[in-house]
Parts: sequence; C-alpha cells; structure tokens
Amino acid sequence: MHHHRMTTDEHPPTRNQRRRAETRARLLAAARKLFAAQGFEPTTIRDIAGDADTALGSFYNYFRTKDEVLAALMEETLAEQLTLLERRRRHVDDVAECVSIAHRHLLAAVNEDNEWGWLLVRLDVTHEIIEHVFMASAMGDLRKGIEAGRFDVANPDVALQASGGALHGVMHAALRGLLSADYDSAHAEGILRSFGIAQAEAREIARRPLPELSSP
Amino acid sequence: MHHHRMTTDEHPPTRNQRRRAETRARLLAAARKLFAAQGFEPTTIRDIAGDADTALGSFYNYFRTKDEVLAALMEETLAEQLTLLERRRRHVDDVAECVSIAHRHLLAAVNEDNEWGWLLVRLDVTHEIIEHVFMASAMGDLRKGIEAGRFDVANPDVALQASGGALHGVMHAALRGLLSADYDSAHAEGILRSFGIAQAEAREIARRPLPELSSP
DNA sequence: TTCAAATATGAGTTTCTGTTCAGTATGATG
DNA sequence: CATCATACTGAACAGAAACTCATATTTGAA
Repeated sequence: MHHHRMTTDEHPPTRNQRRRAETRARLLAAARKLFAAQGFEPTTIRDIAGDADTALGSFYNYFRTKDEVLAALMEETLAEQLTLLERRRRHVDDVAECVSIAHRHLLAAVNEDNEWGWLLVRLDVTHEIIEHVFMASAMGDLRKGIEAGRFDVANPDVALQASGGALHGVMHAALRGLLSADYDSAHAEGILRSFGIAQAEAREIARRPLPELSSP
Repeated sequence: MHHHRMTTDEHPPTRNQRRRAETRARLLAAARKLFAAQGFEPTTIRDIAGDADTALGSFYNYFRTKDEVLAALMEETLAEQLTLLERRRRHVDDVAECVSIAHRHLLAAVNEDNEWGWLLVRLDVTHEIIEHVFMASAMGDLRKGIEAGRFDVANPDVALQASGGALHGVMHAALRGLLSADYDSAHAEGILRSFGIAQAEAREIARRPLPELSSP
C-alpha cells in the first residue's frame, strides 16, 4: 500500500514531491523534538501535528500510528550515526581503540545533539532496532578482540550487556548534566578495563584524541 | 486524611482490619504482576481492580492514583531488598567483596523473583526511589573503596553511573533468559575490574561463594 | 484556462480511562 | 436483635486521545 516513488527516477523532484517530503520531514522533526522532551507515551498525535504546523489529518497521510513515526525516526538517525562511527574508525587497527572510539563517539553525538540523546535514552534501549543495530556491531568488536587475544572476559554475553547498559547509564547521567568534562574517556577506560585491558594501557587508549571523521 | 490505625494497638486485628489488609494486599499483588508484565503506563486501574478480583471503586479506598500504588510497591520491596542485602554483607570487611556481593545479591533476587525483576527493570531505573535508595548506597561503597586505596577510578561519578547501568543491562538480559549460569560472577568481575581491581584478584573475589543471610 | 489527481484540513465520531457516588453488603457493638 | 460503621459495588459521567472523512486547497499537465 506504500507509495515508494523510486528515487532512481530521472526527473528532478516535482513540486508536489517536494511538498510531500517537506511535510513528512516537519512531522518527523516535531515527533523527534516532542519524544525527546516529554517522552513517547505522553506525546499525542495532535501534539506532533500541531508542532509540525500541520493539520491532524495530515499526520495520517504519512504514518499509520505513533509507533510508525518512532520506527522511522530510529531507522533514520541510527543509520546515520552508524555510518559516522564507521568513518571515524576506518583507519584504526586495534580493537581496543575501536571499542573506545565507539563509546566515545556515541557519547559525543549525544552531547552535541541532546535531542537525539534524550530520544535514545528515553526510548528504552530495548527497542528492537537499537538492539539489533548497536548490539550486533558491539558484539562483533567484542568477538574480534577475544579472538585476537586482546580482550579477556569471563562471559562475552555478560560483557556485551553490561557495556551496553553502562553506556546507557552514562549517557543518561551526561544528559542530566551530572558529569564533569572528561566523562567520555573515563567511561571508555572503565569499559576497556572490564574487557580485560590492563589499567595503564586502558587509561592511555581511552585518552587518545578521538580521530576526525574520514572522508565519506 | 489517612487512616493509619496505629500498629501499637493492643487488640488483635479485628476481622474488618484483616479484610481491609487483604484487599489492599490483593491490589498490590495485582499491580505488581501487571506492571511487571506489561509495564506501568499500559496498565489501567480497571486492570488492577479486575485482577485483584475487586470492584473498580474499591481501588480508590486504598490509593488515590496509579502512581501511589507504584510508590507503595517500591517502598515495600526496595526496603526489603536493602535489609536482605545488609544481612548478607554484615560480616564482610573488604569493600571490593561488598560491591561484588551487592551486585550478585540483586541479580540473585531478580532471578528468584522474576516478577520483582521485571518491575525493577521496566520501571525505568531513573525512578526517584530507586535512584535515591540504591545509588546512594552504591556511592557510599565506591567512596569507601577509593579512600581505602582499594579502588582506582578516573571519575567516581562516571564509575557509579556506569556500574548502575551495567547492572541494569545484565538484569534485563538475565530476565530475558539470554545469559548462561555464571552470569552473576561474570558481571561482578567486570565491575570490580572497572573499579581498578587487578584481573586475577577480581576474578577470585567475584567467585567467592555468596555469604548466607546472617540472622536479622 | 481547465480539470483531475494529490495533498491538506479540522470538526465529528468512537473508544478508552480516570473518577465519583448513591446504594448494597458485611462486620462491630451494646 | 437493632443500630451504626466500615468496606464493597458498578453504573454513570467527564475528559482526552485516536482515528475518519467530507470538504477545501494546491499542483501538474492538457
């Protein structure tokens, strides 16, 4: 039932297509803002439409339900963040540093865009999409590190869940302004240590400057 | 406006008092079950009354609002768990072992009573009561360990939030049946390591048998 | 300019949930 | 047993939110 005009169309976007895209974008932006500010449940579809400066009925031209907006939002923003992360880690070899960068990158992203941060934190990390996208990537790193003999953990599954939870907790605290400047490195250091990197080295790795984004 | 018949009354509880207490207990049990199963918001007062096999109106004889039930539930169960924890740690001197015991005790509690576990996990660890009760206790341990030169962390606030988040993540995973047998020790080991305990020692401490509850 | 298709509008409808309350049943008391 | 107090009941009301749809507006092409 979806429309899906293929993006491979030759013709430049007609005005109607632009209009449609803009309205959709306004709705998404409004939803993102409101979800982040007040949480998912308390936000009504009226709120979203109102904040997007569009009529209530228009909402239903684009999304069937509130959950659908949420899914769309998540898909968009998560994919974006993951490619950014990849660009940052492209030239890094050491798995330990990769893990450190991943955690610090996400903390930085949350810090630069509080709205996105609150969205991520309030929307229950359990949310399938986050689970699949992030955790899969994190588990990949962890396995690689173990196979390379770089990490040493008692139970990889536990290590994965614990590190995810720790990241979530630190994000949340950072958003509430509870943490002082160096928190990203401090957190990364803790993660590396719990993965079995010796203390001095963990500290050193976690404090290396965060690589710039490499060209797309 | 509350009734608060003093418990110091000499007379044994009259039948009416028992009836009252039982209804209240049924409501609390129902709320606990439903909150754990479907979460707080989706649960309606009707649901609770229905599950407690009591009329809708009766709910309001005991609680003004849904939040009030939640508060009552939390107060009850958290206080109970904290005293249990104290009884377990009473004769332990080493701060590191105290921390290990705290984490493992809570994981054990969640494992023994899934309903309580889901309640704790679904109800957003941010919830003030949990925050104040648990985090305060955890921060106490952490400080003590640092002052004793036993722990070495880059940033205590970060360490606190990270460890709380990690515990939350592991609890959640355990409840979903994602973890295999030794997960409590594995988690405790990770926490100790991140607090700066050397690997071998962390492993040893985390694997010590959990002390029995000392007499009340 | 004209008209059909696409998009936007918002008042009206339905559904659901919280809350009240007048009436009923049960227990306590003398 | 008679009387009062306490606890229970569920129909009825109110408010809020989701969702529909007939109507109006804008767009694109003949």
